Amino acid sequence: MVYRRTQQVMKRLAARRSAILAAARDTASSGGMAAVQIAPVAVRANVAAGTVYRYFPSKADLISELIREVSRDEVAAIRGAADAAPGPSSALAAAVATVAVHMVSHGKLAWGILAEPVDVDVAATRLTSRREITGEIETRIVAAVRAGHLPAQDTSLAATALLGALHESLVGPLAPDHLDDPAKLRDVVQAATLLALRAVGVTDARARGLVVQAALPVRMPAGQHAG
Amino acid sequence: MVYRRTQQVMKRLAARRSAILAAARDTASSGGMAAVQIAPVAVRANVAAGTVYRYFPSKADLISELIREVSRDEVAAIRGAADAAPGPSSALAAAVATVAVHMVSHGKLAWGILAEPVDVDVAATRLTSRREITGEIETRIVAAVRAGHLPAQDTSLAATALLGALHESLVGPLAPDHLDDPAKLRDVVQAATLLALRAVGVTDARARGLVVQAALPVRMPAGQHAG
DNA sequence: CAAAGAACTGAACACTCGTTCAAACCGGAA
DNA sequence: TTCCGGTTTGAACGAGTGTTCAGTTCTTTG
Repeated sequence: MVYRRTQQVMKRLAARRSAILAAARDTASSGGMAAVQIAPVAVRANVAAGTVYRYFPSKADLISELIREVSRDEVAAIRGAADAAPGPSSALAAAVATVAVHMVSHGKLAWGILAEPVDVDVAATRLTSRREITGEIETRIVAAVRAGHLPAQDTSLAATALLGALHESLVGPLAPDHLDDPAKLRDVVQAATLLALRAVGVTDARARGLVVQAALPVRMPAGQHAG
Repeated sequence: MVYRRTQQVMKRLAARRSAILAAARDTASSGGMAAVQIAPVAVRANVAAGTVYRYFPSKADLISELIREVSRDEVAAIRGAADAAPGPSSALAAAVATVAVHMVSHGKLAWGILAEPVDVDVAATRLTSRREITGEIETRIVAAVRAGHLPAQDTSLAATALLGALHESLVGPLAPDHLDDPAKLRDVVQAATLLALRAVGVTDARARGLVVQAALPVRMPAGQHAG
């Protein structure tokens, strides 16, 4: 044997893998999942189409990994926001506001990860990701119910519905689209969050307070995309 | 001129056109929009693939018409239910419950009409249909707000969010799937409707009453599919 | 019944991707 | 420098599907 992967080569391989994933992510961000085709992604990653297949066995695997990656970031963000909140209700508000902010700032990507139809092979991965995200929300709803801040309810259905409400109103085809203006953006996020909190039984006055608390400290996107 | 379409022929042509649309609808009902392909639809309509093109200029046109048709039925159902209600709040509850019932009973079709990605040429039609449906809901929200039953709010965003919440919790991939049991089905519809009403600011106690009122008189699917 | 034109058929075409693979290329070892 | 095998390339392949069209069948009229 006359050949061994040197440190430098391994580094280059890892970088290339990341580049492909990043290219896929960028593509999904701007054009949705349907735009994530091997050829464009390869071009974006400065690689030939065939090369993609040395890093991912199939397109389905590439997309599955992309979904896992984005979903992992999302869950971490929700946890971070919720765990920093002072009480169960604030935690729920923070969780919901976090999801809302991420959705408006990552529009197409959020839609692609959560809802846009994909190959059956990816459906399972996507389902897992969805469950993880709604699970985070459900956890906070359950805590708030336990604390007596919310009425007893089907928390699983509630968490799912919340995600749907945010999704539809913020990144769906009927979502307001002139969100360049940060003020407008914040208004929309707050309105959606308020609506979502009321849905699970937070009373109106209380909800307004929670929303303001939760939405204010949130920083815009920025990070989320390193590697 | 030696040939004229006789009455009988025109009838047959119209019937064939309906048959193709119905086949498309059935296909979408069982397999989603993605399953609506020319060849299978043609087979289902007892027609050759080429014949479809004598009735619809392209697949996009066929699907656009299908969406318009379903959407028209849906809007009519919402109007019927809402207009029969005694007051603004009941009307809103009836509208929401109607959408909920139709969604659970027409799962894949609802999803396909509302959300499943389609050709860009169809996107415009779909957008119109969505606007019509959310418009119906928004109208009832506005009425309830005017009547002082709901707090002032962004009614457009609210209507969109409601549709999203129902959609996600009732026909989305995380929706409960063992809805063969009518009792279970009614529970889910009621829970989702309750959630949606609370979201726009109906107070919990009042919402429960409205939901019961609205959900009970609703008859299952049955019709909806004639021609 | 014959002629003419409309409607229908279904195989062939065109186009879009995901995937493959033989040839070219490159980095490491001697 | 030379050899070797891992890596990359990109053209070619193949599967899936919307669309077309020459040939066939059906309907009407005289």
